[in-house]
Amino acid sequence: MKKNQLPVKTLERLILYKRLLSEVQNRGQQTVYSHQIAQLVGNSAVQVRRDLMQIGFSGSSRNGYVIKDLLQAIEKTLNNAYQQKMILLGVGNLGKAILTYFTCQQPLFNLVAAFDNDPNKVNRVIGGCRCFPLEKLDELVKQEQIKLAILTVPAFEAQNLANKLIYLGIKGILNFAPVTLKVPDSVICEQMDIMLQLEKLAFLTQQKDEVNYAKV
Amino acid sequence: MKKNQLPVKTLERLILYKRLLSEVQNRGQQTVYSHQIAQLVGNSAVQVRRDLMQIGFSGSSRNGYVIKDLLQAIEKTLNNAYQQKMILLGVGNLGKAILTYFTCQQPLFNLVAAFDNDPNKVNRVIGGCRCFPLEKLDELVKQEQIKLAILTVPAFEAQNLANKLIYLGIKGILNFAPVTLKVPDSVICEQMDIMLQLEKLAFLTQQKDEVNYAKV
DNA sequence: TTCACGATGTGAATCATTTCACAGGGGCAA
DNA sequence: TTGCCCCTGTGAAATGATTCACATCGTGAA
Repeated sequence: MKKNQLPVKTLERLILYKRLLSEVQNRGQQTVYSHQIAQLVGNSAVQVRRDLMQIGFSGSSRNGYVIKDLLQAIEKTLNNAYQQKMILLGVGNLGKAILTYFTCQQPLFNLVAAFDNDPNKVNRVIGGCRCFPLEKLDELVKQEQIKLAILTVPAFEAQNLANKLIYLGIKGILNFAPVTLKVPDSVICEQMDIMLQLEKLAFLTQQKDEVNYAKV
Repeated sequence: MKKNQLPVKTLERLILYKRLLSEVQNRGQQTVYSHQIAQLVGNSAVQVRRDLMQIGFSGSSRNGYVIKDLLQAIEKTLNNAYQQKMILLGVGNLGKAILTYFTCQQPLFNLVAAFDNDPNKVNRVIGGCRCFPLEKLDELVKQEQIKLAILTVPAFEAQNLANKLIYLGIKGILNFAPVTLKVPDSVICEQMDIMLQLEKLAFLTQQKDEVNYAKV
């Protein structure tokens, strides 16, 4: 059993570095120092270096890192995972937002189909993506060997639909419904919980304010 | 200086517990065991007990926790932070999705205004929330003493707008744009990075698949 | 050529979070 | 009333993540 699993925190940061390095590269810069990356991404230079250590990438002590090579190294590590096909379920406002975001601004990902059971949406192209009725789900998932799904359905439908997806062989779910989905160990479910984040933020700012009062 | 800061991880889970306990309560249940909460939220019973320990809540050894009291305790800790007024900037698809989500399904939060500079949106009510032109931002933030903002604008506008918000006294930002915002220490910025989460998910499922192959 | 500076790379320490392991307690059955 | 069982609460260990501190290296200036 290999032990070289990438820590999730590092993974997240690598994705950020990648995004950011592309931008910096587009601005014509060739090399970059760890402290520059750190500054742009809001962490420490040591942490950047440690992350790059994780993926076995080395810079030169005088010039820092060659952006082109570094980008390649990160991409190799991430293994172009984002190119996997994915589907979206639930073409409400949020679903639509993600669809248009995908196809208009970020043509990186490979979003192959959307599903909904609203007859007004079915068989139309929304945000550049064809919307199918839910009955087509089985067929399409199997035919296209889909492994990833984005769930933007109402909370009360989420678990049922997730079960169905898992049964059809989906291995990863990005869930926007504010419920904790029960999934087997073989499936990964990431939670995008807007309300939770908002409540957290509200608490943290309030708390910080109190601390500031206390200091006075 | 008090040291009883709630760990962020615990905070997140408390919010989940709260949500979940409300549901359970609505189903008529009166008491609950730590392992039941754990099962519903997908963590361990010890962790649940430790979290409740953090907020100084005690159950009884035979009957577990009284849901009503526990909910009250959590709410007291969270201090009804979610009732703070907030605004939303950028009434695109995503902004609209959040607006409707708020006002239709989750009337908990206090979203007082939306802003956009698109003349088609300005001065209309969208998702139950009045949409103002950006010129009104100053006035409204000051007048209503807004401390929280949701940023659903395009990436290239995000930092500029954030700067403006901070200048106007905003203390917490929930940012959906895929950029790392630079904010001073006095401001908290939470990142909701859909593309990042998706890429992470894609990587993790792929990796897990490889591990499974390796096992065979 | 030599020196000093400003990078990187990394062992070790620190800090944070989770899990283990078990003491303690209360109620139900006998 | 006694004993057992299943719960809670928590010190201590284990694990995970970040930061410190410093060895090392390569380049440019003198």
